[in-house]
Amino acid sequence: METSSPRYLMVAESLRRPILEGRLPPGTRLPSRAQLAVRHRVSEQVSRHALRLLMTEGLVESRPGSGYYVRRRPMAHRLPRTGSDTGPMGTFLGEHLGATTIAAAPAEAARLNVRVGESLYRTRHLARSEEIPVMIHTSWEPTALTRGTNHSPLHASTDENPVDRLARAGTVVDRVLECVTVRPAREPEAELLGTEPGQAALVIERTHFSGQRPVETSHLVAAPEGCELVYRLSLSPRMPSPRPSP
Amino acid sequence: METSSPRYLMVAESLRRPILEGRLPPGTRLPSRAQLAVRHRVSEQVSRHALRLLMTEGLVESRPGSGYYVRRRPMAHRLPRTGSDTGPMGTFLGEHLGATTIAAAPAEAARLNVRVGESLYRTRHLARSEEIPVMIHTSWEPTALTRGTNHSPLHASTDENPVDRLARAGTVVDRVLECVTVRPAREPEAELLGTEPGQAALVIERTHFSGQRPVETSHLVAAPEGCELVYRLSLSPRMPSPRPSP
DNA sequence: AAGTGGTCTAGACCACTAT
DNA sequence: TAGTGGTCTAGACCACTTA
Repeated sequence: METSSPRYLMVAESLRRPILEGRLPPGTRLPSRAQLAVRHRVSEQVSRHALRLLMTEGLVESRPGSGYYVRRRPMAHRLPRTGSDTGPMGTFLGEHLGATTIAAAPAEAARLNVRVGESLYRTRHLARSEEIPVMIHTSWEPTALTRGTNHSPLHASTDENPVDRLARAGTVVDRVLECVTVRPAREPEAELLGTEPGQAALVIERTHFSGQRPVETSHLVAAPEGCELVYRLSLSPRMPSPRPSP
Repeated sequence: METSSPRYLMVAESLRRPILEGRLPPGTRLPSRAQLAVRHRVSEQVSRHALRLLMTEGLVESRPGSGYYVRRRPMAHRLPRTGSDTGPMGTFLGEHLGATTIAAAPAEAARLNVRVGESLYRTRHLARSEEIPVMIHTSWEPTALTRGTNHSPLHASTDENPVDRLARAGTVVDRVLECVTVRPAREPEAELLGTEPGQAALVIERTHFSGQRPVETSHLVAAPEGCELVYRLSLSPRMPSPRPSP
């Protein structure tokens, strides 16, 4: 006897495996509900249940009146995140959404290690890739760093790399901390990104450091589908426990 | 007349709003399938459909034999990802789910730059943090690297850091590439992570390189709720365009 | 023992697509 | 016109929790 797993799961698995292994390439039309029911000797509700599951898994899409199809993956927008290339908007056309000075809220104050209420520059960008909005960038930076110079975020002509801009202002950024999480998109974000509120969004909380001192912190909210963060990490050469390699 | 939206969506909305607005706090028991059916004058299948939808949205969980409940949000687990600390299971207790040799599927073959069908070791782990499963780790590695030695994944006593193990086998890993994306969880994963299929999952595709040559590639699927990837990046000191800093 | 969720069957009507 | 997916009804059995 086999372990008796629910039949709709077995039907789903019979399609999931070939899809994941590429034997059913994107765009392929799947057997209809009725055909699946006959093949697997189950009721049509069961085959329907299986296909519905595959839809929630993002593997299958339905075209009413036509059939079920293997889903085509939306083009991935690659966001390179490397030690030597921190600018998140590297390859994107940034659209300025405004820059102002505000008082530090508790969350940002904690990340920047300043008092709540301290004066900050807040800058907003919307990054597009091929016209499609892919990321909202909100940046906070103490005004103290660049006030009086012409290197403040208010003066930055375009969305210049903050590392370069701060370097010109005399602050050397040498470390970056990025915290990646997922949470449902909220209303202003969902609107800008063209998704529905409640859909998952990739959130990066990034902080630039100069030595031990945080000098800039950002919120990067990315539409998850077809967004990919690419981290290139170099391993500091080190000694593994015993027997070093030849 | 209202726009006639499907009844199961109306039933779902009648529960979703109070949940999101906090009027039905986490842990609250919801009306049973039968009760919902009577209240909304629909069949039990419709109320079931509505509850199932709320489960895929992560708002509701079921306890068979007991009822449907408003879901409690789990605690956050931090996954440090640093150049000098690549082991994803660093702080976790890994649970071995098995290791075998398989033929390379197209996806893995491309990442490892080997022919489709090439012999690979596939290793699976389930990482837990405080008993709670937080990450599924599937690793592929050409058998050619360690075959005949006692450094193959099959011999690795515990979930040892692959960098260290490969170093013992004579392969120096010096670069890591991590691609972070979000996609709906699929069935075997959702079961292991204790979430619902369709719930967003954080996916890291990690590849270890020895020089230009990929030597190991992994799928890291993390439950997004309360999972946080922390990347610490060092910036290679470099010259910004004009005027170097003092 | 009663209630509950998980699964399953055997039908049905509608709007849509393909031909 | 036939086939398809989306929705819906009215039943049913099982394993489990709750009381």
